[in-house]
Amino acid sequence: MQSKSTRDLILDCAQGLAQSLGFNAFSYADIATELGIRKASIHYYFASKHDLEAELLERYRVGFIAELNSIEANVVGSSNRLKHYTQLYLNTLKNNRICLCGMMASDVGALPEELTPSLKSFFKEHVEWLEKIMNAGKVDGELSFAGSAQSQANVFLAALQGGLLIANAMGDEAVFSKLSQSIVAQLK
Amino acid sequence: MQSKSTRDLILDCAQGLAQSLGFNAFSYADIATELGIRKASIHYYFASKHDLEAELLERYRVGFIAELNSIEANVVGSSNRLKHYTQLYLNTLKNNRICLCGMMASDVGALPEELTPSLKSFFKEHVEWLEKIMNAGKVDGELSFAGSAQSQANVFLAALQGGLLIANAMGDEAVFSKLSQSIVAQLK
DNA sequence: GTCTATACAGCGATAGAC
DNA sequence: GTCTATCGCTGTATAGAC
Repeated sequence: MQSKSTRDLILDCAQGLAQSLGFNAFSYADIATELGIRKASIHYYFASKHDLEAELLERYRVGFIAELNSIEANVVGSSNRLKHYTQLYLNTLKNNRICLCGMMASDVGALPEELTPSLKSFFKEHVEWLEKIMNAGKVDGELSFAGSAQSQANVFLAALQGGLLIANAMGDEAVFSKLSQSIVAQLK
Repeated sequence: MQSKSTRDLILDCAQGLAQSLGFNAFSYADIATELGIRKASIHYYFASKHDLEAELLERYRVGFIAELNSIEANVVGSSNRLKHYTQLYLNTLKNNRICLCGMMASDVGALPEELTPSLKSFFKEHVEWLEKIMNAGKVDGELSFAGSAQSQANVFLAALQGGLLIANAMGDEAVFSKLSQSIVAQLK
């Protein structure tokens, strides 16, 4: 397997920093140090930090859609699919990171305006995907809940994003595990 | 009524900036400009930014406890108390702000370590308060839910924090209103 | 208690050699 | 494509006049 391009290494590194520190709390110098390159080399690939942020967001959003498709392709049952969805969040928490888009949402007031459409799309896509799963589960009787699938999807997403935030702050992975078990269990 | 001290004006201004931009995205210069004073005057009250942040967090945490006590003193019924709790969040959203501690939680990786105990306390206190309300509601039959009051309290808090984050990013207050109605309704 | 002035480090960004 | 060198700006923080 071919080793990663400098460009991808920069993106991976920047994403990690953004998810653990926030968008305004890491610098080109941090990336350069971690990768053992110079700041100017980063500017060669990403002229401005806005460019880097934009690509980071878009890559994350598209990558997540691929994960959602993968769950639908490989996991059977609405409840199992929801569990796998929560697992994606748990994996980021294990690296002491929160969702990149949760982080961007918290920084939205200090974010370049060009990024907000993509950020909104992220949340919209996730709610729609969750809504689809919820509806299917309700139809085949595997899931049961009051209210609309849409409102359930919104609550589900919000609880996971908030849970990730809080569990990370508490430094307690179990907080998130228990929470995600609870919200899935309540839908049965 | 006596007008506010410079110190309080600084705290109010800094809190607003912190809640809308994040802790690492506002400066002494921003505060100075907004208040029409000089940066050095802020340093007179808060020698370092860490000092300012620490006091901001503690003031917010203690102030919120007062709000919780006020709800218990003035609002009758578990369901109504929970609704009032969600209303506190909605009020911050109306100013395009999120919870100060939600913001700090997102920035926890870039936060001075001395602040994390107080931040953890905030979430712990809120879960405990919510748990108390949930339990009382279950006992008197006003609320009904599966699982423990503690896990319900955790889900409730996470959903509100996450909902606040997402609604603010979406620029759509209704997202939060609907969400908070859903989670309260599900407990009946 | 508030100001002017300034120090110093770090930031994003660019020019140009190799 | 990566480097060295450097610019201009902004950040936090301090010294000292008033």
